[in-house]
Amino acid sequence: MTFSKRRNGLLKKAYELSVLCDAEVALIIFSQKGRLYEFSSSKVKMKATMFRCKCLFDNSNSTRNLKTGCEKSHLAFNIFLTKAFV
Amino acid sequence: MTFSKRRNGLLKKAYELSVLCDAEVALIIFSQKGRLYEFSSSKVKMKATMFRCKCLFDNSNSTRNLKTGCEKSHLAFNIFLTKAFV
DNA sequence: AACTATTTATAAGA
DNA sequence: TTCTTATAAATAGTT
Repeated sequence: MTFSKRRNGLLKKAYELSVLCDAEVALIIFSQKGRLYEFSSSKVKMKATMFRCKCLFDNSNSTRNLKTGCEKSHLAFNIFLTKAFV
Repeated sequence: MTFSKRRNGLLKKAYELSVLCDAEVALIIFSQKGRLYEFSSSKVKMKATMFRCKCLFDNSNSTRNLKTGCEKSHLAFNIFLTKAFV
């Protein structure tokens, strides 16, 4: 029960930060059982972005490289580009 | 100051969830000024993953598609693959 | 930065 | 599971 309480608390805090401070927030949580929970601020439009990127990868030749060296259950984290790479 | 307090609180909560509940957590925050703050649980190794993905994209033909349709300042969120796409 | 009054989150128990 | 409650922690306002 500790997990679900803390998970909900964290998601709420992420929401509050995005709204009260006009920040962009993306939060991904995997439980021990591998279940995925996520939050993203509205600006970020994570779902739409995910879909766009799915299409990108579906049409790219990177599939094999992308999938090697990655734990399957952690694939959500496998691609992360930050401002450092802009 | 509200932002920095809440931001630090959120980062702390993310850390606590990952440690106390053995969850995998990735958290990215952009301030209004566009500054990036992040946390990821040790399992996730976000930095290493980011670098791996940088190399992947540096060597791929996806650059143009990747960069179009994305706000430059939000590039951290532009690639997100989740379990749904495994 | 530090203090503090208040609110909120949480763990333990019913 | 949900609800209660005592305790701990986070936060806003202030200095």
